[in-house]
Amino acid sequence: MPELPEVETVMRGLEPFLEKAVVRSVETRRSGLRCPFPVDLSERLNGRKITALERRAKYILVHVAGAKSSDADILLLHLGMSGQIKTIADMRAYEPAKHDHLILTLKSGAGIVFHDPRRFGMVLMFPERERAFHPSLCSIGPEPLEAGWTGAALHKALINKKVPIKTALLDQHIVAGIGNIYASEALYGAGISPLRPASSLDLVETKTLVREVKAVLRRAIKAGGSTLKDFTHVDGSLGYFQHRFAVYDGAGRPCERCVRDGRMSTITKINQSGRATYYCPHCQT
DNA sequence: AGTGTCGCCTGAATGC
DNA sequence: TGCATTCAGGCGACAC
Repeated sequence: MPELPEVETVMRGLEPFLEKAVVRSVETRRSGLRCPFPVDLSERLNGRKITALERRAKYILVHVAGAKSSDADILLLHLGMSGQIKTIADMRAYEPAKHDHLILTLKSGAGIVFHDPRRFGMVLMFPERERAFHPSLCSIGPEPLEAGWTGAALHKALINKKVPIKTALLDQHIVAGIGNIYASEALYGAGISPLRPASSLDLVETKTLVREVKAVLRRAIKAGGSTLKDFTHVDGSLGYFQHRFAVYDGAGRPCERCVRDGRMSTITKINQSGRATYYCPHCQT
Protein backbone atom coordinates (compact mmCIF):
# COMPACT_ATOMS: atom_id res chain seq x y z
CA MET A 1 0.00 0.00 0.00
CA PRO A 2 2.07 2.83 -1.26
CA GLU A 3 2.11 5.78 1.09
CA LEU A 4 4.58 8.66 1.11
CA PRO A 5 7.73 6.61 1.88
CA GLU A 6 6.90 3.99 -0.76
CA VAL A 7 6.11 6.62 -3.41
CA GLU A 8 9.30 8.50 -2.53
CA THR A 9 11.25 5.24 -2.89
CA VAL A 10 9.73 4.54 -6.29
CA MET A 11 10.41 8.08 -7.47
CA ARG A 12 14.04 7.92 -6.38
CA GLY A 13 14.39 4.62 -8.21
CA LEU A 14 12.91 6.09 -11.38
CA GLU A 15 14.97 9.29 -11.33
CA PRO A 16 18.25 7.95 -12.75
CA PHE A 17 16.22 6.03 -15.33
CA LEU A 18 13.90 8.74 -16.55
CA GLU A 19 15.66 12.04 -16.03
CA LYS A 20 16.84 13.40 -19.41
CA ALA A 21 15.38 10.33 -21.14
CA VAL A 22 13.43 10.69 -24.37
CA VAL A 23 10.26 8.68 -24.91
CA ARG A 24 10.23 6.53 -28.03
CA SER A 25 6.83 4.85 -27.75
CA VAL A 26 3.84 4.34 -25.48
CA GLU A 27 1.74 1.19 -25.26
CA THR A 28 -1.47 0.90 -23.31
CA ARG A 29 -2.78 -2.63 -22.82
CA ARG A 30 -6.22 -1.61 -21.60
CA SER A 31 -8.22 1.61 -21.77
CA GLY A 32 -7.38 2.87 -18.30
CA LEU A 33 -7.16 2.16 -14.58
CA ARG A 34 -9.29 4.09 -12.06
CA CYS A 35 -10.00 6.49 -14.88
CA PRO A 36 -9.30 6.19 -18.62
CA PHE A 37 -5.77 6.86 -19.83
CA PRO A 38 -5.54 10.24 -21.60
CA VAL A 39 -6.52 9.59 -25.22
CA ASP A 40 -3.58 11.62 -26.49
CA LEU A 41 -1.03 10.08 -24.11
CA SER A 42 1.03 8.64 -26.93
CA GLU A 43 1.25 11.74 -29.10
CA ARG A 44 1.99 13.92 -26.08
CA LEU A 45 4.87 11.69 -24.95
CA ASN A 46 6.45 10.37 -28.11
CA GLY A 47 9.75 12.09 -28.87
CA ARG A 48 9.49 14.23 -25.75
CA LYS A 49 12.19 14.62 -23.14
CA ILE A 50 11.60 14.00 -19.45
CA THR A 51 13.19 16.85 -17.53
CA ALA A 52 12.59 16.03 -13.87
CA LEU A 53 10.66 13.89 -11.39
CA GLU A 54 8.92 15.10 -8.29
CA ARG A 55 6.79 13.60 -5.53
CA ARG A 56 3.77 15.44 -4.13
CA ALA A 57 1.71 13.57 -1.52
CA LYS A 58 1.33 10.06 -3.00
CA TYR A 59 1.67 11.28 -6.58
CA ILE A 60 4.71 11.07 -8.84
CA LEU A 61 4.99 14.02 -11.19
CA VAL A 62 6.95 13.36 -14.38
CA HIS A 63 7.87 16.69 -15.96
CA VAL A 64 7.89 16.49 -19.74
CA ALA A 65 9.45 19.19 -21.93
CA GLY A 66 7.44 20.76 -24.73
CA ALA A 67 8.54 22.29 -28.01
CA LYS A 68 8.41 25.63 -26.23
CA SER A 69 8.88 25.97 -22.47
CA SER A 70 5.26 27.08 -22.17
CA ASP A 71 4.20 23.71 -23.63
CA ALA A 72 5.67 21.64 -20.81
CA ASP A 73 3.40 18.89 -19.49
CA ILE A 74 3.07 16.87 -16.33
CA LEU A 75 2.53 13.12 -16.46
CA LEU A 76 0.86 12.35 -13.14
CA LEU A 77 1.16 8.85 -11.70
CA HIS A 78 -0.62 7.43 -8.67
CA LEU A 79 0.02 3.85 -7.55
CA GLY A 80 -3.34 3.40 -5.82
CA MET A 81 -3.40 0.25 -3.73
CA SER A 82 -1.42 -2.24 -5.73
CA GLY A 83 0.46 -0.24 -8.35
CA GLN A 84 4.09 -1.00 -9.14
CA ILE A 85 6.44 0.64 -11.58
CA LYS A 86 9.14 -1.62 -12.96
CA THR A 87 12.22 -0.53 -14.83
CA ILE A 88 13.35 -2.65 -17.76
CA ALA A 89 16.98 -2.29 -18.84
CA ASP A 90 16.42 -3.64 -22.34
CA MET A 91 12.92 -3.66 -23.77
CA ARG A 92 13.89 -6.23 -26.43
CA ALA A 93 13.98 -8.80 -23.62
CA TYR A 94 10.62 -7.71 -22.14
CA GLU A 95 7.44 -9.80 -22.36
CA PRO A 96 4.30 -8.15 -20.93
CA ALA A 97 3.06 -9.86 -17.76
CA LYS A 98 -0.50 -10.03 -16.52
CA HIS A 99 -1.59 -6.61 -15.18
CA ASP A 100 1.15 -4.73 -17.04
CA HIS A 101 -1.11 -1.91 -18.23
CA LEU A 102 1.11 0.91 -19.47
CA ILE A 103 4.51 0.56 -21.10
CA LEU A 104 6.89 3.39 -21.96
CA THR A 105 9.86 2.60 -24.18
CA LEU A 106 12.71 5.11 -24.11
CA LYS A 107 15.08 6.12 -26.92
CA SER A 108 17.89 4.36 -25.06
CA GLY A 109 16.10 1.02 -25.46
CA ALA A 110 15.19 0.87 -21.77
CA GLY A 111 11.64 1.22 -20.53
CA ILE A 112 9.24 1.41 -17.64
CA VAL A 113 6.09 -0.60 -16.97
CA PHE A 114 3.08 0.36 -14.83
CA HIS A 115 1.75 -2.85 -13.27
CA ASP A 116 -1.44 -2.72 -11.18
CA PRO A 117 -3.55 -5.82 -10.42
CA ARG A 118 -6.32 -3.96 -8.60
CA ARG A 119 -6.33 -1.02 -11.01
CA PHE A 120 -6.82 1.66 -8.35
CA GLY A 121 -3.90 3.55 -9.85
CA MET A 122 -4.13 6.69 -11.93
CA VAL A 123 -2.32 8.06 -14.98
CA LEU A 124 -3.15 11.61 -16.02
CA MET A 125 -1.48 14.20 -18.20
CA PHE A 126 -2.02 17.95 -18.23
CA PRO A 127 -0.12 21.14 -19.07
CA GLU A 128 2.37 22.29 -16.46
CA ARG A 129 0.72 25.72 -16.39
CA GLU A 130 -2.54 24.13 -15.15
CA ARG A 131 -0.85 22.53 -12.20
CA ALA A 132 -2.07 25.08 -9.66
CA PHE A 133 -5.67 24.44 -10.70
CA HIS A 134 -5.58 20.72 -11.22
CA PRO A 135 -8.24 19.05 -9.04
CA SER A 136 -5.94 16.18 -8.03
CA LEU A 137 -3.22 18.50 -6.78
CA CYS A 138 -4.62 21.90 -5.90
CA SER A 139 -6.38 21.06 -2.65
CA ILE A 140 -3.75 18.78 -1.12
CA GLY A 141 -2.42 19.76 2.29
CA PRO A 142 1.17 20.47 3.34
CA GLU A 143 4.04 18.02 2.83
CA PRO A 144 4.78 16.50 6.25
CA LEU A 145 8.56 16.48 5.76
CA GLU A 146 8.78 20.17 4.92
CA ALA A 147 10.03 22.46 7.66
CA GLY A 148 6.90 24.60 7.40
CA TRP A 149 4.73 21.76 8.64
CA THR A 150 4.92 22.24 12.40
CA GLY A 151 2.95 21.32 15.48
CA ALA A 152 1.43 24.79 15.42
CA ALA A 153 0.37 24.36 11.78
CA LEU A 154 -1.26 20.99 12.52
CA HIS A 155 -2.92 22.34 15.63
CA LYS A 156 -4.46 25.14 13.56
CA ALA A 157 -5.65 22.67 10.89
CA LEU A 158 -7.41 20.55 13.52
CA ILE A 159 -9.47 23.30 15.11
CA ASN A 160 -13.17 22.36 14.71
CA LYS A 161 -12.31 18.85 13.46
CA LYS A 162 -14.48 16.44 15.37
CA VAL A 163 -13.25 13.35 13.53
CA PRO A 164 -10.84 11.02 15.35
CA ILE A 165 -7.20 12.09 15.03
CA LYS A 166 -6.41 8.87 13.12
CA THR A 167 -9.02 9.74 10.49
CA ALA A 168 -7.72 13.33 10.32
CA LEU A 169 -4.17 12.10 9.61
CA LEU A 170 -5.51 10.13 6.63
CA ASP A 171 -7.23 13.24 5.24
CA GLN A 172 -4.95 14.43 2.43
CA HIS A 173 -6.30 17.97 2.78
CA ILE A 174 -4.96 18.21 6.33
CA VAL A 175 -1.55 16.68 5.64
CA ALA A 176 -0.31 14.96 2.49
CA GLY A 177 0.96 11.44 1.98
CA ILE A 178 0.07 9.67 5.23
CA GLY A 179 -1.82 6.40 4.85
CA ASN A 180 -3.09 3.71 7.14
CA ILE A 181 0.26 2.27 8.20
CA TYR A 182 2.08 5.45 9.14
CA ALA A 183 -0.96 7.02 10.81
CA SER A 184 -1.07 4.15 13.33
CA GLU A 185 2.71 4.14 13.76
CA ALA A 186 2.97 7.91 14.36
CA LEU A 187 0.15 7.94 16.90
CA TYR A 188 1.81 5.10 18.76
CA GLY A 189 5.11 6.99 18.76
CA ALA A 190 3.37 10.05 20.13
CA GLY A 191 1.45 8.07 22.77
CA ILE A 192 -1.83 9.53 21.52
CA SER A 193 -5.01 7.48 21.23
CA PRO A 194 -6.31 7.21 17.65
CA LEU A 195 -9.82 7.66 19.05
CA ARG A 196 -9.26 11.19 20.37
CA PRO A 197 -11.27 13.88 18.57
CA ALA A 198 -8.73 15.78 16.44
CA SER A 199 -9.63 19.13 17.99
CA SER A 200 -8.99 17.79 21.50
CA LEU A 201 -5.21 17.67 20.96
CA ASP A 202 -3.43 20.57 22.61
CA LEU A 203 -0.41 22.33 21.14
CA VAL A 204 2.08 20.21 23.06
CA GLU A 205 0.44 17.04 21.74
CA THR A 206 0.32 18.21 18.11
CA LYS A 207 4.02 19.14 18.38
CA THR A 208 4.79 15.63 19.61
CA LEU A 209 2.65 14.10 16.89
CA VAL A 210 4.29 16.15 14.12
CA ARG A 211 7.72 15.11 15.41
CA GLU A 212 6.66 11.45 15.34
CA VAL A 213 5.11 11.69 11.86
CA LYS A 214 8.33 13.17 10.48
CA ALA A 215 10.45 10.60 12.31
CA VAL A 216 8.48 7.56 11.16
CA LEU A 217 8.34 8.77 7.55
CA ARG A 218 12.10 9.45 7.49
CA ARG A 219 12.89 6.04 8.98
CA ALA A 220 10.57 4.33 6.49
CA ILE A 221 12.15 6.12 3.52
CA LYS A 222 15.57 5.09 4.79
CA ALA A 223 14.35 1.47 4.95
CA GLY A 224 13.02 1.65 1.39
CA GLY A 225 9.36 1.67 2.45
CA SER A 226 7.20 -1.20 3.69
CA THR A 227 6.44 -4.30 1.64
CA LEU A 228 3.26 -5.96 2.88
CA LYS A 229 1.99 -7.63 -0.26
CA ASP A 230 2.33 -5.69 -3.47
CA PHE A 231 4.90 -3.01 -2.97
CA THR A 232 8.33 -3.37 -4.55
CA HIS A 233 11.07 -1.00 -5.64
CA VAL A 234 11.40 -0.32 -9.36
CA ASP A 235 14.05 -3.08 -9.61
CA GLY A 236 11.76 -5.59 -7.89
CA SER A 237 13.56 -5.51 -4.53
CA LEU A 238 11.58 -5.17 -1.31
CA GLY A 239 11.23 -2.54 1.39
CA TYR A 240 11.95 -3.71 4.92
CA PHE A 241 10.30 -1.15 7.21
CA GLN A 242 7.50 -3.68 7.85
CA HIS A 243 9.93 -5.50 10.15
CA ARG A 244 10.06 -2.42 12.34
CA PHE A 245 6.36 -1.72 12.79
CA ALA A 246 5.56 -0.97 16.41
CA VAL A 247 1.82 -1.63 16.09
CA TYR A 248 0.67 -2.05 12.49
CA ASP A 249 -0.64 -5.55 11.77
CA GLY A 250 0.42 -6.50 15.27
CA ALA A 251 -2.90 -7.35 16.96
CA GLY A 252 -2.35 -9.64 19.96
CA ARG A 253 1.35 -8.83 20.32
CA PRO A 254 2.60 -7.29 23.57
CA CYS A 255 3.15 -3.52 23.52
CA GLU A 256 6.94 -3.02 23.67
CA ARG A 257 6.70 0.33 25.44
CA CYS A 258 4.50 -1.16 28.15
CA VAL A 259 6.88 -4.12 28.46
CA ARG A 260 9.79 -1.70 28.94
CA ASP A 261 7.81 0.06 31.63
CA GLY A 262 7.18 -3.24 33.40
CA ARG A 263 3.54 -3.58 32.36
CA MET A 264 1.72 -6.05 30.19
CA SER A 265 -0.53 -4.69 27.47
CA THR A 266 -1.64 -5.98 24.09
CA ILE A 267 -1.75 -4.27 20.70
CA THR A 268 -5.39 -3.99 19.70
CA LYS A 269 -7.05 -3.75 16.31
CA ILE A 270 -10.11 -1.56 15.87
CA ASN A 271 -12.01 -0.21 12.86
CA GLN A 272 -12.23 3.51 12.17
CA SER A 273 -14.12 4.79 9.12
CA GLY A 274 -13.79 1.36 7.56
CA ARG A 275 -10.01 1.19 8.09
CA ALA A 276 -8.00 -0.95 10.46
CA THR A 277 -6.31 0.93 13.28
CA TYR A 278 -3.72 -0.67 15.58
CA TYR A 279 -2.84 0.82 18.94
CA CYS A 280 -2.04 0.16 22.57
CA PRO A 281 -5.07 1.06 24.68
CA HIS A 282 -2.86 1.39 27.75
CA CYS A 283 -0.08 3.81 26.77
CA GLN A 284 -1.87 5.74 24.02
CA THR A 285 -4.15 8.17 25.81
C1' DA B 1 -18.84 23.01 5.33
C1' DG B 2 -18.13 18.94 7.66
C1' DT B 3 -18.87 14.23 8.06
C1' DG B 4 -20.08 9.41 6.87
C1' DT B 5 -20.76 5.77 3.50
C1' DC B 6 -20.21 3.55 -0.82
C1' DG B 7 -17.94 1.70 -4.93
C1' DC B 8 -14.15 0.77 -7.64
C1' DC B 9 -10.96 -3.90 -8.23
C1' DT B 10 -8.28 -8.43 -7.64
C1' DG B 11 -6.18 -11.99 -5.10
C1' DA B 12 -5.43 -14.15 -0.80
C1' DA B 13 -7.55 -16.12 3.03
C1' DT B 14 -11.32 -18.13 5.10
C1' DG B 15 -15.81 -20.81 5.52
C1' DC B 16 -18.94 -24.49 4.49
C1' DT C 1 -11.57 -30.35 -3.36
C1' DG C 2 -14.19 -26.58 -4.77
C1' DC C 3 -17.00 -22.97 -4.74
C1' DA C 4 -18.66 -18.70 -2.42
C1' DT C 5 -17.73 -15.09 0.72
C1' DT C 6 -14.86 -11.78 3.11
C1' DC C 7 -11.27 -8.64 3.48
C1' DA C 8 -7.57 -5.27 2.28
C1' DG C 9 -7.66 0.21 1.28
C1' DG C 10 -6.72 5.42 -1.58
C1' DC C 11 -9.69 8.34 -3.16
C1' DG C 12 -13.59 10.43 -5.49
C1' DA C 13 -18.65 10.65 -5.57
C1' DC C 14 -22.51 11.24 -3.16
C1' DA C 15 -25.95 11.93 0.71
C1' DC C 16 -27.19 14.15 4.79
